[in-house]
Amino acid sequence: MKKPSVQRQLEDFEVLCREAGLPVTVQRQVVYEDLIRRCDHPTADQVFETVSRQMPQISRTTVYRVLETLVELGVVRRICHPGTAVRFDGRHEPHHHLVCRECQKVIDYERSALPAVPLPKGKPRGFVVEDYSIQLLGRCAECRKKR
Amino acid sequence: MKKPSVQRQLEDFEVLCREAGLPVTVQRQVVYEDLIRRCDHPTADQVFETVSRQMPQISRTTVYRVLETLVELGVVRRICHPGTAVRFDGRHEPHHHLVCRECQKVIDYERSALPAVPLPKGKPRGFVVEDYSIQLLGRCAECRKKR
DNA sequence: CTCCGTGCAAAAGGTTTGCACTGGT
DNA sequence: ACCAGTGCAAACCTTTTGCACGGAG
Repeated sequence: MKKPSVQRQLEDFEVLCREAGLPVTVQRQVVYEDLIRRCDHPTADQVFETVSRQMPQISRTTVYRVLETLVELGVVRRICHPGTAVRFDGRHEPHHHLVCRECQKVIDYERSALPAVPLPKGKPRGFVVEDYSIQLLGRCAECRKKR
Repeated sequence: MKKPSVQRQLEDFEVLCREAGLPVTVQRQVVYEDLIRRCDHPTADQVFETVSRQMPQISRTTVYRVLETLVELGVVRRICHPGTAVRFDGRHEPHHHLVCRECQKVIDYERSALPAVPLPKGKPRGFVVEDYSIQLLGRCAECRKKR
């Protein structure tokens, strides 16, 4: 359950890129590092904002493209969020999400805190199911206070 | 488990609106009916497209606004979808989703097909959890054929 | 009769694309 | 040296907003 160090993750990432035949660019490293360091679920624009502090010449377009690459590599998840902008999650090990119905906030929830769900065996509707993630819908402390 | 008829759902909807003090407009009825009739998970624009066939003068803006109202009323769900546009689901009873990792298609999956997950008792991270929904991640038949 | 909902047009927000240049291998 | 990745600007798609009009209660 212990989290690999950022250093370690960056090294693994480099290896992964090489295996996939992808050039290891500074931009990819910087975006990936930002994403694994933060524990919120940022939009591409939020990543751009923090990353461009370290690297002012990076373009928004590149951040979008790098995020897409990271998702394809499987080191980052595109997460489902009720809001209008797509969000990304630097944790690639599966985990669940607490979603507030009012403010739409999303917080990670340890997978180990819920019993495992057995994956469907056959191919329901032609789908081969490989993994799952639970959304727990409710209300967060702040929103409950407001009423 | 049997599904109420469209007629019945429309009547219930009318009652619900009146109880909530909301005028029952043709637009609201038409959008709602479209959503409960279709079994995909359309974007606002897709709803607009079909609805504007029956009602050519309806505006895209109205469709967006009506969908929002329906979500607030609780008769429609805003669903989480990895794509860029928000999607809506005319089924309000909880159910799970099969999500294709490649084409991002979303298909309903009966809740009864998986064992129930016990909701967390306390208030994890301040959240009061009221419900849950499982995303089953995998690959659909078409995408598997392609490789 | 009074408002709230609607339609239109325009703005805002988020994402993608075309093209020339730069940097990793 | 080659080619994929990057930066920029513009296009594009989705959603929101301001305002005047019209229909439901």
